[in-house]
Amino acid sequence: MRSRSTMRDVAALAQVSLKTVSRVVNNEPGVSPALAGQVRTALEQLDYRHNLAASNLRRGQHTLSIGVLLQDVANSFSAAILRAVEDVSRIRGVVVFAASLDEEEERERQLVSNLISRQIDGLLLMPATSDHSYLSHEVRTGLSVVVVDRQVIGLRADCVRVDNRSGARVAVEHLLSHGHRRIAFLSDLPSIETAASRQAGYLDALRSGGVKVDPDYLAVGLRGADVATDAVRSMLGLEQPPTAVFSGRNELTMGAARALRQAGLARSVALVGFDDFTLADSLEPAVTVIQQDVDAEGRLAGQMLLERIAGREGPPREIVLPTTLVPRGSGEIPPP
Amino acid sequence: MRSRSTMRDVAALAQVSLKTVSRVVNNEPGVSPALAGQVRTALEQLDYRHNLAASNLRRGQHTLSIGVLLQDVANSFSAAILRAVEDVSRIRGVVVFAASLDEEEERERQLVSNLISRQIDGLLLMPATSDHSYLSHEVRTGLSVVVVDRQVIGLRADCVRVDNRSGARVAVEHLLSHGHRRIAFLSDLPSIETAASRQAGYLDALRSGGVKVDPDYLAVGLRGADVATDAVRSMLGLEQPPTAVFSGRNELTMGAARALRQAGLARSVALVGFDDFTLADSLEPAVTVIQQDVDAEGRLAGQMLLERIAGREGPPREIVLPTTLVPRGSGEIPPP
DNA sequence: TTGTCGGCAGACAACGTTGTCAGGCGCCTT
DNA sequence: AAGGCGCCTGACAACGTTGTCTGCCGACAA
Repeated sequence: MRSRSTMRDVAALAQVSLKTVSRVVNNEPGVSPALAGQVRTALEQLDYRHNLAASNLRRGQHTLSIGVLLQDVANSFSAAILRAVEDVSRIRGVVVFAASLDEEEERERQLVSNLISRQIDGLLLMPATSDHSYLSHEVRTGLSVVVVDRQVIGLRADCVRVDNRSGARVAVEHLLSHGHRRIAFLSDLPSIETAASRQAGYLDALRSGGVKVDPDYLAVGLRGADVATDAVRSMLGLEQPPTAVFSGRNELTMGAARALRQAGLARSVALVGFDDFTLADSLEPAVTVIQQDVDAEGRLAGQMLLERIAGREGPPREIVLPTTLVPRGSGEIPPP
Repeated sequence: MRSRSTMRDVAALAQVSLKTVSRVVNNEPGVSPALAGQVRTALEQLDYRHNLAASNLRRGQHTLSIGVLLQDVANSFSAAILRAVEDVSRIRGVVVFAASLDEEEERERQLVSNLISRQIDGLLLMPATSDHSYLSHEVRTGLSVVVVDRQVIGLRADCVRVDNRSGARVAVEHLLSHGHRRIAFLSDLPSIETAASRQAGYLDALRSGGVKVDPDYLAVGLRGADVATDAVRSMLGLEQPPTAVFSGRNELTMGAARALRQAGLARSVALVGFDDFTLADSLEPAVTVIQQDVDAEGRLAGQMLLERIAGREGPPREIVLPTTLVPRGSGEIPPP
């Protein structure tokens, strides 16, 4: 296994100085065409590959790399964000370190630290932590940070997210307006800001609708579709089962839909989910959801990050995108 | 904005030599506890962050980073691979550059070149190119490469994939055995090895089943669900419409299912898809698919890559995973 | 002819880190 | 007391690159 050739090797072959090779590689002016040709031949002969690590070390400028830390790159929501960020980054030649946090605070800290060591220019974060002040030193020393999907806490950083609370309220009001009073709520870990806000929206709507909150209808801390299925199944066994379900995240909605179908109640118990998901419109009945423009969210977040890296100054910006209720059938089922 | 402090700064504050700081940071032996404590205090005071770029430059060892180039990180198949690779990588502290190729050869070449410049240790590739010999120089100079999902061509590299041809044959034979003779085939770009192999399997099955191939039932070059929907819709308008559809990729299957549903034929035209997808079991009727163990594929590929990076020698290994036909209803519909 | 100027090329140091080696100090042995 | 050994510590060079500066050469003007 040969080792990669360096500018020094190229210089030796082309019989020029190392610096001249550097000039040719970087398309700097001040090299006569003849010499440049000589150098280029040598570069090709030796299959020269530029070493960006060394270059960046010397230049001390941007590395054209960012970190994108998401909840789970295999989840369609995170994946869509990643893809959107990748697309805006590619245009400027920026590459992306991607990683999943699985809501583990410690993993977030370790990954951030690791990526900082690798001199990333920016960080796009869907945080697992609920306090982001640990990043303030990094921001002070030049790291650009944009938080996506969740609120920033304890840090002056840009943020792109949706109004989860009002989105959830709209969903539950939709069910109330169809006559439901026994509305279940499925939620992820309450430590997740998004989940907590959606729960707050659920409570808001019940309260202003004059409906008492029944803890039997509240299932929180659900971490996946299967658990959501179980939760709904057991609620359906209650003496007074819920007549409608509001589910706080796409995976939970799929789990809830399965539970209803298996119980033969898909057409009699209403269902509204937060987050759209593939094939939501193809189920029977099609699933009513609170939709957010994930692609726009990712693109905006990516753009804001790149702008910050490019040097934009100014106070942190918070972009709160709207959500849309998409009625498809499941959410318009009346109570019995 | 202050600049990050270096070992030199720490050394100055702790009144020791730079090298002693290096020893403490790297947990090397040979520093008295007293001095080490002094240094650690200084490290904390200055919020020292290790510079891996400089470290790697000097050490000339592994950078503990790999590139993962997939078709589209937002596609559930690619995303699942990415996630599996991430999981095996994280264990060894390896970080992942992720990117989407969208079947564009030029993008693959550029990304590879960019990542090589960043000194990645390995490359996990779902190639857009059909000739991978351009990588042989990189392999010779120390890059480990594993190709996933598709065959390797012109390069001595490891590979993890499924037997697409036989999987497709099984799917079509399944339809034949239920009595179908007019079986449509939906496929992606024929330049994609996977798509071509599946088409070959389709043709194999028809031939050995004694069924003549009808070009009207062949729709190739379909790049997304919508196009697949259109293709199926127009086939259903034929004088002799197909009685069954075999779809060559998950997105196309979703598109086909939609077309059948919209035409009111979901229960009368059979459908089998290659690749499983979320909610395939929740549609009406549930969709019969050729399933592959994507998670295993990603994990294996990642492990092989990390082993190569760790120095495993020997000839390239090719792992061909089996596929499974999962009958769910849509594929068992008989012809009229 | 001399002085100057522009274009080109190379020597050198530096980015932040680590491997190598040499030196100093205290302690033990003879 | 002299020698030797082990433990710490630091000076130095090097990884591959690039910014700065100096110097050379030929051409042109005075």
